[in-house]
Amino acid sequence: MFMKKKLSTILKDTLDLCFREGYLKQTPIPEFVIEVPHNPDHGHFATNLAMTLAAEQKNSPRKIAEIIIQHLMDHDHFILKAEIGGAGFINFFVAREQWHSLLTQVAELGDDYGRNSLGKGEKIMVEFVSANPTGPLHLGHGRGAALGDTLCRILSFCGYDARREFYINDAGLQIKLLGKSIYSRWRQFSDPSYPFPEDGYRGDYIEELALEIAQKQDLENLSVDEAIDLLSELGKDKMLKELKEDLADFRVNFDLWYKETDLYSSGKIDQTIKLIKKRGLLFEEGGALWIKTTPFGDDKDRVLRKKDGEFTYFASDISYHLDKWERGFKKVINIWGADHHGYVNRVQAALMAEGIPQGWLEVLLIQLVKLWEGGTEVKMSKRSGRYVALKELVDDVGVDAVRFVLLSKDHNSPLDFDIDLVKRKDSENPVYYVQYAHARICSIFRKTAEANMNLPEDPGPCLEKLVLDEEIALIRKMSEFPSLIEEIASTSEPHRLTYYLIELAGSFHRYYNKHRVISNDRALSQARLCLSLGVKTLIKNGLNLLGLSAPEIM
RNA sequence: GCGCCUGUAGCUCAGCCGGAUAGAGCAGCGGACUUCUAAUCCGCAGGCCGCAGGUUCGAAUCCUGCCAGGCGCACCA
Repeated sequence: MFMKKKLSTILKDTLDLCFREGYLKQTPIPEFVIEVPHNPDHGHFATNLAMTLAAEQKNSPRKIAEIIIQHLMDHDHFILKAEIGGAGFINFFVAREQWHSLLTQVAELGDDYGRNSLGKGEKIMVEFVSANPTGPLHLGHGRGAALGDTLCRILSFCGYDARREFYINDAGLQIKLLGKSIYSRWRQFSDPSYPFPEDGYRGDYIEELALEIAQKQDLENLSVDEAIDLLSELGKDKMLKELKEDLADFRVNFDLWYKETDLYSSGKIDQTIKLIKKRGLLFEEGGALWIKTTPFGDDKDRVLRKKDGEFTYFASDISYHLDKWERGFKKVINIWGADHHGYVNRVQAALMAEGIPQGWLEVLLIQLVKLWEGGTEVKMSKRSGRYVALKELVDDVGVDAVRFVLLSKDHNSPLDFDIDLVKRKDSENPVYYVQYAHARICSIFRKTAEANMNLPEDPGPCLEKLVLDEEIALIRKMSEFPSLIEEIASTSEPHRLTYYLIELAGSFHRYYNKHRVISNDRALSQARLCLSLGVKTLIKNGLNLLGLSAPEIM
């Protein structure tokens, strides 16, 4: 299935033979790569094997390459031609029939092409977004949502039992602040001079919440404290409901919404403290309770319970992660904003203190999204109420466009999101370029009926009509998909899939403009239909993994 | 001061576990619709890969130092 793997096997067999027969000195086999050359003259695949052998062999790379080529162990006639290039690259041209049979595989596997069992059914959790239920989601959350969701889609495709989880910080002071903010707005309806909390949430949604809740609740007869408590609770519930809806509209559905308050009510926090104590890592100082994390790579010890008796977020976070561990996840990925990076080390240190292996928790930090509108930067801040809500943007330009832009950059890179560009000039968004290729192919298939044409029952025989370089190049591109998916799953870099799809779509668009799929030559038409179907399958698979639609008409 | 991330075309970004001539989109200029969808295609132009050293057959990629930008270094959330 993997062309590169096949080639790699041939090369290893060849080296074994050369060592055995004495064509080459018996030396360790170095790490070598098989790559797809940019230049078509350099074949379908190229390897630096001879160059990496040169030092040990004490021979020139080109000479070694020549020996390898002379003794290639290629019983299946996989390789049509092998040449020496540059400083000692070996360039391989794969026999045409091999490409044809790969295309047959794509047709047979369909939506399952590229699926693998890398994960062996292991439970893996991705925790992401986890925004406080005190305000609407903004674009930064959207970036995390798109990344986490796509990662889960890809992990599932790779045989993992991947779960999406949202951790709700519903226990702390910020919920209280939400209640206070709503309360002030409510009071301000009748008394505009009523003071607003200094750090309160200032967005318009607070007034809406106040209005909405006041209609159903009799706030007048409650004390201030009672009213604030009630508003905290109801405000939180409404915000949470909104978060769920907005995320569902963004095609992100969580398997579990985990409440921080549950950690308290179930006694998990107390258990965690006891556990830390049992390990001798608990100590008291200045009236506060501390955990000793410095032996595990943290740069200072941390407070678990403040001297005012309240637990810190750190305490509940440790407890939460221990719970993840107890639930049997083999690996956990957290997606956090880059502004939390100082937190990574201490959580990992705390987990190591509990004997959880290093690397079990992987934290992906997403760099901030900078928003541009009208040529100037829009500063986002929930507290000040100045932000552009994810929902607003999705309603304007659609899920596909927003997700694609957010997914097309490495999460380590800051992202500039130009609203004008994505809003007004739809067609400039590369997502349409990819989707258009899909729609175009669908259009071709709609035409087959009136041309009295159909896909062959057995594509085998007609495929030999596929002889053009562009056709082979398209199939080669398809052959890269399975290994790309594996790499994305192990590196958590889904942005590479967006680039792959742009390239694949581009190759097809160019081919389409140059050659006709449906022609008078029936066998040729059928062969090209098979090719088109393969491209369509891959684009659809790829878009699906990114959580994007694959429209049949555009 | 310490730590993490980033620096590649006018702009936004790929490429970064070392490989052959550094790519794409947008913006600019010039072309292609009587033929399967022009949301497409073709061509032109555009580059001290932040700077300086080092490692080696070979560096945008690895190492060190510097410069610039972002973000962190709480008994805040």
